[in-house]
Amino acid sequence: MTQSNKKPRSAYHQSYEIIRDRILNGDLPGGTKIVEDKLARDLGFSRTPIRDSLRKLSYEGLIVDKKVVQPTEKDLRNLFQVRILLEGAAAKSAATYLPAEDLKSLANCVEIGRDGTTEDIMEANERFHEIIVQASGNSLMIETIARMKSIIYLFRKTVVLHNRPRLIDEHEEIYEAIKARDTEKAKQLMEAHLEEDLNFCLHILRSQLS
Amino acid sequence: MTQSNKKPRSAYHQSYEIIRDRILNGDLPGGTKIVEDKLARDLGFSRTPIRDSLRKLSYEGLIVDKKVVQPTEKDLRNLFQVRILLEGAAAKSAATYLPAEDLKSLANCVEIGRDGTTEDIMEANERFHEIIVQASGNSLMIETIARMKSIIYLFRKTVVLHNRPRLIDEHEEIYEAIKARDTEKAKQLMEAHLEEDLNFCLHILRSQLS
DNA sequence: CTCATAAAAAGTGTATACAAAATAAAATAA
DNA sequence: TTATTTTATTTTGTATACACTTTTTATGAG
Repeated sequence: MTQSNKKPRSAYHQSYEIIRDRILNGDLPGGTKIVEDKLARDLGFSRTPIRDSLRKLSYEGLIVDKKVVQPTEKDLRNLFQVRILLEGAAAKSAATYLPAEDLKSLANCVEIGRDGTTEDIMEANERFHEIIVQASGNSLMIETIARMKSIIYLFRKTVVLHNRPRLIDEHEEIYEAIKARDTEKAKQLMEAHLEEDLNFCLHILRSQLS
Repeated sequence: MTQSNKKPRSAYHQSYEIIRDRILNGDLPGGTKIVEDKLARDLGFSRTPIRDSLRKLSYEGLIVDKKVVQPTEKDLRNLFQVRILLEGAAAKSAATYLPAEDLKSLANCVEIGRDGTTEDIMEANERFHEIIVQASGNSLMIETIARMKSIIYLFRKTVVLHNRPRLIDEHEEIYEAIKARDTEKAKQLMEAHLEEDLNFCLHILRSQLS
């Protein structure tokens, strides 16, 4: 999630990334009250760029009512319903046509999924979905999913850290369907894959709440 | 689109609505360069709330690169692809269960569509879709579509002003399917309905560009 | 003690100032 | 002229101040 920044970026971009990462890695746990002034002094910026960051984080759903979000089971279901619709369609597009280079990248993601470190696996899995979403060629769809990225990350972490079985197998099956240009199968496999992710997350979530 | 405000709202809300409406009614035509200071002096606010408004408008896609958006044919297709996926699913949900009250509202929208003024028709058609989207019970989906609302409005205007044939008939068919609890039919009709909207918009758009 | 009210503190919205960055205009060389 | 560099102008990003709102804490009545 953390991206390497070449140039020194604006206070807004910096603070956005810092706050986002603090939320994502649990440094700012769900429910934490967010106050502009406190963050500003903490990060050494003025309130102005902090405010901008918080607004963006609110759009992404990471901050709700000036508190760090605590996704509920319902939120999880909602997220996956939308993902299934959009990424299912994206998988279909990808199967219609995907440049050889991207196809190779997909294969590479599967490979890393089999023998990479935990961190590499997480990154590869994210990239796997990213490539397929991009293949939709629909900038609105791409942006809509990008907006959900942070929340997805929260759950992807769960899935990988708890080592969901068959995750990489499913990626491979999707890859094969795309490679074989079987649009309907690619779509169905992607939908089933996300459904499995959802069920796994629900399972973990429930066992954590008990 | 314009909503009646009971209380005097914040400068941010006011300016957001003013600027948005200026874009939507063509007062600020596509391609217009947006300058914070100019708008601030124009509306009598400081730059701060104006900046907030512009950021929100950018999120909604009404402002791109500090210029008023000029949706392309590709944008139109992208928008409708996403709408078809999301609103198709919403229609299915609505057919699964819709409170009697909402069902009645849908019928009322159809009725207004048949014998209302142009403005009433536009509002009723918007409400028709709104009710169905709400019926999805998925707040993320609701919000995602809300975010596209302004751009949708731009096109809905086209559809109604140019009096697309069968528009209200299609609404009625969707309403009947929902009433009959035929989930698959409701979904298919909604998809077909939006497809028709898209084709009509494309037609108008092309004839305008020539 | 519980509820209501008042006082205090904290937090946010907005205006404004200024420096840095981006853009436009002007001057100069080819 | 066209291309290129310099200078001027505009525009944006950020910091800061202050008034207004909301929240918290304290105070008093029942």
